[in-house]
Amino acid sequence: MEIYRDEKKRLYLEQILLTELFSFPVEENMEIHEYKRDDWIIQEGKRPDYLFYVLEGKAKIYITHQNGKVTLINFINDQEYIGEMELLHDVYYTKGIQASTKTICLALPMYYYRKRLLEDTKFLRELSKFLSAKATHMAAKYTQSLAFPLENRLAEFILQTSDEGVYKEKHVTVCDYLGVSYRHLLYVLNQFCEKEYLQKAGRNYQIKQFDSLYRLAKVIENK
Amino acid sequence: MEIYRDEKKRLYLEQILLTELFSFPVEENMEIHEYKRDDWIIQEGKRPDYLFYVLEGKAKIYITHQNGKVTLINFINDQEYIGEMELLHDVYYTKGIQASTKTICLALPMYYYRKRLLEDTKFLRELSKFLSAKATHMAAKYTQSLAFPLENRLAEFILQTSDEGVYKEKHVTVCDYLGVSYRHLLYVLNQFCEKEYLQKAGRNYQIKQFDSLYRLAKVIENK
DNA sequence: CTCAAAATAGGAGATATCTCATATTATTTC
DNA sequence: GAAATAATATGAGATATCTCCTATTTTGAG
Repeated sequence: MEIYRDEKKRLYLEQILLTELFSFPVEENMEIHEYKRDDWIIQEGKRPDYLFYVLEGKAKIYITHQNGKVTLINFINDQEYIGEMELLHDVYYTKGIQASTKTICLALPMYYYRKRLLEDTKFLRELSKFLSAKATHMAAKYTQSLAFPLENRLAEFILQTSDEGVYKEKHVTVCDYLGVSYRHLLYVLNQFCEKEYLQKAGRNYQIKQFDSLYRLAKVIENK
Repeated sequence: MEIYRDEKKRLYLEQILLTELFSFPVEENMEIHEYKRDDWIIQEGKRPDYLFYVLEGKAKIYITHQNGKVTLINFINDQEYIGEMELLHDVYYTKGIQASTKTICLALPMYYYRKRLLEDTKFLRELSKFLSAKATHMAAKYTQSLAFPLENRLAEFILQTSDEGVYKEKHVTVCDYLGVSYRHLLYVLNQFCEKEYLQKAGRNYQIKQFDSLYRLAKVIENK
């Protein structure tokens, strides 16, 4: 992890419209942190000292259960907050947050800014929107996981993450994200290949029948 | 559904500390709605005209999937909001909300109060806390449903909802809530009876081995 | 370059959960 | 209070998903 200082900080900050996020000046005690791929931004179970706002990059939220299973709860993208749960609640089980690409964040020390943040309308309004979207998204994932087998959820995931007709996610990550065993994921991917929805190309999968996948994915949406 | 008027409204309002919720006066255009058990407070797919705040009672959030499966996403209790998603987002798939007991709500017409609500620090701070708790709760339910079989989740549910050692929830509701089939719920309840964790008493179940259930429930918590 | 670790791959058998069908018993409604 | 509706109950067979095992290939660290 690197903290931007002096000139580097100043240069970077010039690109950011802080006034869109906060209605009070934050420059002074605010830091800019850069995390490398696979760095832990927050460790599971350890309260963070900062409220983060992701400027660039992508991260993953993980939780470890007592039976050893690990679930990738969700991805975090730019323009999202990290540590907001701890800002709002004194008691909270902190999830682990890991950078999945190079990730650059604003980092506001909580001890210093907490009070002012909780009185800042602009910040609170943005946070509310973010949190409501997060709650909605989790509710959707929850009900979908109960109502549909992997076949449908995987089809949707493939369409969402494929790039120019090629699906190339790591199986291990996908298992954690969709909450199924590695073995089962392979079964269903093989089914897709047998039905010629996909075709294996080395480690990757080429989408052959977009519409078949789309049909499977479509039934899980609520619109 | 009944709307409290005049004297009834005034009398009821006397008990409420509106200043804890909003920092601007809301009495004027605010209504008080009373819903009977099983009334729909919001119909699935139809945008509500009000932001509600539950004063008394309990309600259920439902979603219907395209394959016909219905999930009871969550319960709503007093001091919680209804319709806040629609307040914050112009595009949102509205879930159905049904009163499960007599439920009394503050009802603020959105068209009238929206703007002021979104500028009210006190309201936004409360809403943020509510939403963050909601997001956390949904995330927990999601990961638990992926990581543990019904046995564990049901044990927790029984302990949470039983009253003086007696479990008496409707099977149908529990199926929707825990996202399993009726048939499977009965299987697992029967297992609990065979292992003598529970004993059937008419329609209800008497808890016989609190500690066995507790052991099953405990492993799903993250603390 | 080499070795360890991570990722991919698939077999075999178990089990968690589902669907469908059918009865019986409460509860509600007119 | 009879008929319709909702809730409870259980069997039988299917399937979605898991665990455990083993082997090969790729990647990363030194």
